[in-house]
Amino acid sequence: MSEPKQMSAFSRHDHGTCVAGAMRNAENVAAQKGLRLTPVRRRALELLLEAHKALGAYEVLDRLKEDGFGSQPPVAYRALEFLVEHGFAHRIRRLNAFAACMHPDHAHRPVFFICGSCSTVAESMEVAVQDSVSKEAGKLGFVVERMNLEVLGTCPSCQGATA
Amino acid sequence: MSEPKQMSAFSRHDHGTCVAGAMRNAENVAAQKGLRLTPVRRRALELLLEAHKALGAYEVLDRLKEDGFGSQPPVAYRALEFLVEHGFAHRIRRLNAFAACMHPDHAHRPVFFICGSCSTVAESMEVAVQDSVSKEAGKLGFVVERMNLEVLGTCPSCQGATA
DNA sequence: TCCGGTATTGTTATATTATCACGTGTAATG
DNA sequence: CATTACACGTGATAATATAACAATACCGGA
Repeated sequence: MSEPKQMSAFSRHDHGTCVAGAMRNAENVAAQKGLRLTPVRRRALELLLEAHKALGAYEVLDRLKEDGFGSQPPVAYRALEFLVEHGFAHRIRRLNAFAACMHPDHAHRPVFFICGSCSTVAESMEVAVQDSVSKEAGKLGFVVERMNLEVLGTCPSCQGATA
Repeated sequence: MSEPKQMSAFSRHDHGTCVAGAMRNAENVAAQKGLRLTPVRRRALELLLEAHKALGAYEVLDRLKEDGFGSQPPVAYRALEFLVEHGFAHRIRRLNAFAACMHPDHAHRPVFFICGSCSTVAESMEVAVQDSVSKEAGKLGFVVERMNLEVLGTCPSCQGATA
């Protein structure tokens, strides 16, 4: 029953504001980079932000379809790929799912805290793993391109619940 | 053209010995824990060790089939699930694949260095991420169960190659 | 503005990965 | 030996993802 200690997907917050802010942020970033945040892409990002958890490609597809976009898998996959490619979202491999990036304006190595109960994903930029990974990579003669850390466990809300 | 700096999947080594040793090791661990390393499971582990890279479930299945085991996906998935469950192998989410664990006798948080060219996977126990992750989890009120770090890049052999 | 190239979207079809459900056999208990 | 749990095999199907191609929308320069 302890309170979350810092702002995150796990803490209570004004979600409408959170979504709106993230969308504005994304618009700005896209404008700066000369990227086309088209209607499908925009809507896909909104869906991820509104859900505030990881969504499967087919969940996104269903909702896009409801909004009058194409109904075939590539529609969703392409939008999601674009978002991931440009840092607006992340792909959560363990869940075969996608989640909006909470910090699209910062370059970062994402670290995900994934709740096994409710699938909420919190993204952190704070974990300092890059240095130790790079050091180890050096020993192996390995050139690092990307890395991805997924932490599985239970979020504060689900710790109390019976589930 | 630099030489690998330490023993790993990326460095040249006597692979026959490496496989045999790992199998003996697995036998011992299984015996200690009272686990049944049945023929399918044993063979699946051998396949992973021999390949010395991550194999997809269907690759494993094909080879098991050649060896006279069942030919349907659950055969492979069950064997692989067993191996992962008990620490003889790891699942590499990014590749939708499985790789033998190089250190089944040590409890560890695996870190994988995945070559994007040749799919060879090196597993390291040396990277110290656990502390920083735990600290961050504490701030979020998140209870950690497992974690998994996958690093993408290029292995020493593939850095020289044209590919 | 008009043209030509490029990016984006939509669609059909298919590939790849993974699980469910159920029957049969087999091994370890007591 | 009976019982019980586990393991295995099979058929069917679910869930995830990509390939290939046509139609359209955007954007630059002539």
